[in-house]
Amino acid sequence: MPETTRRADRLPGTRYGNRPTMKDVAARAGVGLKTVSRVVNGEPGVTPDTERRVQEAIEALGFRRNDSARVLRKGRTASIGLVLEDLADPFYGPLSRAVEEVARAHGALLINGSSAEDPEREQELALALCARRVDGLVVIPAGDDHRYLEPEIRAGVATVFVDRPAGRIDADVVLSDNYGGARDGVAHLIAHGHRRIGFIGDMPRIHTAAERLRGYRAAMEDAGIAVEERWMSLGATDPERVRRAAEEMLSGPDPVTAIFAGNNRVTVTVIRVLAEQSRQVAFVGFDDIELADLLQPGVTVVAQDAAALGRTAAERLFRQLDGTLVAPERIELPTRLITRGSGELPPAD
Amino acid sequence: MPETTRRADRLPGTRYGNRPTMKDVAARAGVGLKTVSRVVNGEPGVTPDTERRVQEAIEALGFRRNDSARVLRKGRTASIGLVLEDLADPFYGPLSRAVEEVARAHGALLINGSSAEDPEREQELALALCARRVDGLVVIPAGDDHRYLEPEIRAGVATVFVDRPAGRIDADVVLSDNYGGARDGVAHLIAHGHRRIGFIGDMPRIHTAAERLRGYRAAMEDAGIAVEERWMSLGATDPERVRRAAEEMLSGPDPVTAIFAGNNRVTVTVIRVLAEQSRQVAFVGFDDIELADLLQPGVTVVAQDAAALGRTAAERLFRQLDGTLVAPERIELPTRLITRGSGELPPAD
DNA sequence: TAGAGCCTGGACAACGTTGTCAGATGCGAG
DNA sequence: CTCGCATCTGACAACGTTGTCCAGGCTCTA
Repeated sequence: MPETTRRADRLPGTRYGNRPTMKDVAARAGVGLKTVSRVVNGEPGVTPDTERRVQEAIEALGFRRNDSARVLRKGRTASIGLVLEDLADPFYGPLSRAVEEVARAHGALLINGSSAEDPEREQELALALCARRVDGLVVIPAGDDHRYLEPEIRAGVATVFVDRPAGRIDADVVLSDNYGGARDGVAHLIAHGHRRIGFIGDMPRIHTAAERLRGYRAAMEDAGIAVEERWMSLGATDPERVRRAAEEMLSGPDPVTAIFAGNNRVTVTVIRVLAEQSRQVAFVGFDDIELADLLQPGVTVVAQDAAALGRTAAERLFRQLDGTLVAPERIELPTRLITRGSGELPPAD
Repeated sequence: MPETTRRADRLPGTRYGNRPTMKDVAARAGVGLKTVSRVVNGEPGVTPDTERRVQEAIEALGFRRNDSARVLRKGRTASIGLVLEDLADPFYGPLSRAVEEVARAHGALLINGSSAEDPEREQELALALCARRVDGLVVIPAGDDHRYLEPEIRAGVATVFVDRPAGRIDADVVLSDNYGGARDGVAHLIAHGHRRIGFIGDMPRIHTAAERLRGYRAAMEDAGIAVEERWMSLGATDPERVRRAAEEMLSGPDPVTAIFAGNNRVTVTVIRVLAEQSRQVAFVGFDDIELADLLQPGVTVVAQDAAALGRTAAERLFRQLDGTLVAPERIELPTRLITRGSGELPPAD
């Protein structure tokens, strides 16, 4: 029986069961501790015969190296943390996956958690990851003050913010061109003759939402259109409120003839509302959505490349770790207007 | 300057930068090491004055506890691993999120990775997670032999398989009723008058795919319909092959009048193909997809509850850890047929 | 055949934390 | 004034691994 068996008696809370350690393997193989370490890590300087004996002992005992101890000794964990808003959001799936692939290419594991758009939870998560001594952190900010990460960054935790900028801290940031994308999308509607255009977006305290709103305003201003309050709805992404907002701007005298949606969640609800309308209303949404091409009419969108965001951020993170990188930078990825029909409808008034 | 500063010189590979340790905090606060530990962990028996001094030192140095060391000492990592097939697949997003929420409720972090449907990669990932000493493992199997996990399970790693059963090993499994769901879906088409019904699914070595195929065959047999080879396509989920398969069964003499799709990815491609057809073809798909209700016609699906799968699995995992659970069990969650139009079209021949 | 040098193996300390235990301090009671 | 007790504090070992360093045995050459 492995020597560590006794531990279970002393620490009932332990959960390793009775894991054999290198010491146990060494004892069984009749070699020294360090020799086992060498075999496990494929280090040179072990005769084939010794190696075989060690391997047999490993098999027999079902030994697996304890990486916690290894990490403690080596200082690197070969893992990176990802704090995002909601794993279940289809926008973040490809982003996570891209981060994961880059991590994998660098031999690192990915630990991730959702902030649920709660700044406190974001902080809690990020710091928990730091306590685990992740080598780096990719953060999709929920809050707008990230000074709490300063000691961590100083201590060597590579950090990259994605999708939204860091607050009150100088750090690498990878963003989509939210302002430009929204402006282009709205300008597209204007180019098709619309003047009363509604905007439904998220809370302006969210950077992406604010930027897209700014793009909307800019496009309107460029066209010399004075925006009316009732054309804008900010802060609602839950279906009920979006629905109410859309229905309001579509009713009354001088209803909007087109709507611009600030993100994918707003888009799906607005499309539902529009499908119920008797007259046709033009539509452009920020973020692409699946099957957008199959709807009648096809949904015109301003698409951002979520995977590219994740990939770029993760690559930058590993370059920070390599020491290749010096000063923090702000990288902006372009968006792409995909016309499919809904954005090309003429005003129906 | 913290005493550990020297480390950087000795181990250039280290990545902690120069993290202060409890020892450094203790030195600065003029107290003992253990007292710092007590303060950090909120243990009783520290005078307010001492606590304040320690807190100040912690602030000043930017100290954060090293959980790697803590884990080594305590035996529990308060983290669980999730091995899934593809984080970017919209089906797995809600599942991951549900697992994460349960983990969070138990104070655990989630480490996850994608197997990309590669059994070797699944094993590599699962074992890497075990080496990190995760307390438990939720696995969506890619392979069909999980004996490699036996030593881990014996060593106390709580393990639950989701979406697909474990292979050659006795373990907890949480599944959807793939057989029943597919049978119901196909029976629904038969009830609407169809007899020549196509089936497009994934490789039968994937359990869910095999079960759904079995459900298809059962429904056909129940109706006394002899299935023809050319009505079935197995092993293709990439758009090109699905497209070819669908077009083939829709051409020639006696084409199918309805198609049953084995999963969400097949569904989106088949819907595209059907949209191009001149005549109407009935359709039912396994897995719900976003906006399915807005297409013309609405897409009838057999929906499974991905979040419930994840939640159930994770809860079971933590009950294993509590010791509440004894024998492995196989839990099957029901599916739900959602009629939206496409599955109720009559045969067009 | 002796000496130099190489190859293999092992003893030991250290990584940063927590559990154990014993020492120090202060207070009240006899 | 002293003893006992409770409260607070700190020294020390241990968790399982890896880096350092040295010992012993071997081979090869002079």
